[in-house]
Amino acid sequence: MATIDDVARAAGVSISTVSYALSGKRSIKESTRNRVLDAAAHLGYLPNASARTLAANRSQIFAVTAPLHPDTDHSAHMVFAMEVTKAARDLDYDTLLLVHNDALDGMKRSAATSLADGIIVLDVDAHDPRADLARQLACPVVFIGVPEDTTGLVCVDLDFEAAAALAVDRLVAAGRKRIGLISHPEETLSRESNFPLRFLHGFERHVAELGIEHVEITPRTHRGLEAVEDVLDAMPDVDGLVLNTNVDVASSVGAALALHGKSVPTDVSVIAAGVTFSTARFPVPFDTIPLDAHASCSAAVEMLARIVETSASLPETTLIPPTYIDQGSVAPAFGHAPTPAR
Amino acid sequence: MATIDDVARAAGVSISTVSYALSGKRSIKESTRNRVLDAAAHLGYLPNASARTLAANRSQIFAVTAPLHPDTDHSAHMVFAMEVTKAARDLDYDTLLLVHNDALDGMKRSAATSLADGIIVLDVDAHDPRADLARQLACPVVFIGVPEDTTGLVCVDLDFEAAAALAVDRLVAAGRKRIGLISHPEETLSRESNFPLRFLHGFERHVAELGIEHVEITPRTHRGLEAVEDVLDAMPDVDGLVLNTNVDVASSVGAALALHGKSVPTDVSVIAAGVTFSTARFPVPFDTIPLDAHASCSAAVEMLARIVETSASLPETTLIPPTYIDQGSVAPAFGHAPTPAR
DNA sequence: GGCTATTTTCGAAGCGCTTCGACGATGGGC
DNA sequence: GCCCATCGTCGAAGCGCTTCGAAAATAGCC
Repeated sequence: MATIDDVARAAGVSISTVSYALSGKRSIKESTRNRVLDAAAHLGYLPNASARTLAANRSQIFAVTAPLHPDTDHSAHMVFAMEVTKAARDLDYDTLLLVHNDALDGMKRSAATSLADGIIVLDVDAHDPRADLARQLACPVVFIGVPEDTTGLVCVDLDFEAAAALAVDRLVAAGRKRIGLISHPEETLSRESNFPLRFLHGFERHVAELGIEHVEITPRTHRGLEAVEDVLDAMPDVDGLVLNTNVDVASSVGAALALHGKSVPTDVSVIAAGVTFSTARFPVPFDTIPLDAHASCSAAVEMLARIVETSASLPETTLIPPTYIDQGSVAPAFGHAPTPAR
Repeated sequence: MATIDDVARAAGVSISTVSYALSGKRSIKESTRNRVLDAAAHLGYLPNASARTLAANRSQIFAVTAPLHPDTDHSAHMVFAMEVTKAARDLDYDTLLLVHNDALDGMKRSAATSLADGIIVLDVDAHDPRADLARQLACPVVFIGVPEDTTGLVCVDLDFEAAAALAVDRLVAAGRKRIGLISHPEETLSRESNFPLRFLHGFERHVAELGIEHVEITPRTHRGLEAVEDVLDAMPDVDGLVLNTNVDVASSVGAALALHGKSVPTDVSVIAAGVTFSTARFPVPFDTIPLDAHASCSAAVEMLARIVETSASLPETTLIPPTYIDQGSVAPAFGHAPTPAR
């Protein structure tokens, strides 16, 4: 591999001139800079990563910890890892993958050896041990997800409470008056994943504010059928349904409703909210308020880069406002003149 | 962070002694080595990654290129990426994620900058551009998957031909005489993913050798229903079915057979072969000859480490022998005394 | 033309580690 | 008691880059 010496020799300048010409950190006369650039291009020169890192004390690498729980949706995980990687590349960082059984060790190691300039934490639990570790580490850390105690942390996530409120608003705007919420199965909640609770709170608060009749159920199985039946048992004339649940449950809700003689969107209008998957290929696609991996990941990566590069101190929690994707699963209730949605 | 100097001072030795005590590359008197180890432990010393890399000319990092095609199974991908990462950690390597739109550039960059010691290539097409690139790169590359031209490459994969033969053997051993194969949808084949073809060849060769009546179909949709109907159209009295297809098709094959009055395993015995997904949670679980991510990834990573560390030159292609997982979807045909399976 | 202000380039230190050659100390053989 | 081999340790070079301070070159001004 060509080194900076080769380039310097080829361009007839000193190595510091090459370095400055390439980094732009000091002004170099146009003509010499061009000579340097040409020489570098000719030789296919790329600076040695470790030498650069050692000298500049910056590796241009972010580590990503992506734990795999038994109930983890691998597919969603991959999407997040990929989005982080893409966003990082856009800012000239590479991405190191840290696996679960190694998550804490990996974080310590990549910080202590200066392997990574910063760490992105995925799939955050309410009482995530990585939160405590992050507080001790000298290395900047950004969480995609929000643990219970955010003191001293930097977190990015969808505003789940606002997403829940938006879902309710949309249904109410369509004249829906009896709204069911299908939440995540017990096993996800019990792992103390945080966002289902935040969604639930947002939902409860908002239906209370609006005085809307409602019911919340936690699926006993990974199928939509039982979940829908639980909703119908509790509220036979339900006319609006919010799904903040996993793909297995959500994908079979449409069929379950049909089985009970409820048509979507006429009898029951449905919105999937705070979910990572697309419902576009479901038998019945639903309006969706997505947990947008791209939005969360690029925001998180940009914040991390800012912290690394400017030593900025950022607000503890950044909530990304929800967006709405219309797929035709919400329609005005019979005899209802639609009011403008917020 | 503590440096090697700090450790040397604390232990009252020179830094070279520290280095040798920690690496074991030269013998150091037991007592001094212990002093060094204690000092290092006390200070929480871990060698700076870039300094070590620069001096030793080895980064202890493998890059992984994981392209995402439209028809990519994200979930399978994540599993492979994770398995590579785990296997790499076991050999003291970290894993860098290279995303698709950056795959070739990323490979060049990580090689040219000495960012990575080696590269693992996932999801290989028959005419994968990364194959040509790998031949030019000075950096060792191992493919998980087999392109058409393997000249000068190192590839690891399931032995798909043997997997197909094994599936046929098992069905034949159960007395099945009319065997259908449901392959991958056209869009996967047309991307020139290689393994469906290798599986197909293995299947064709083996049924020909055994003189077994057979039919092969390519699903027109991503549902099992049409695929099963195509099989039944071509071979109404099919009694054995091999699935080398995607999870969407495979998961609905059980229901499709039931719909046509065929019971599994009695009327039709079914084997899923060369697939990454588990059929355990299908409505009807199938016997499986898995494309075992763990086996492929650890083999590939071990080979890559061997090449990096010993400059060994390895055989072009290593095929992993298929294994069989019994889930009860194969049973002796009516009136057939089972013969021992191979 | 001579002086200072500015631009442009260079030299060298140093980032933290590995590794080679060599030196001092110890021990065995005569 | 002396020489040589062996063991244990050290010093220093060097990996390829960034960056600071300063020197050299140029420009601007009276």
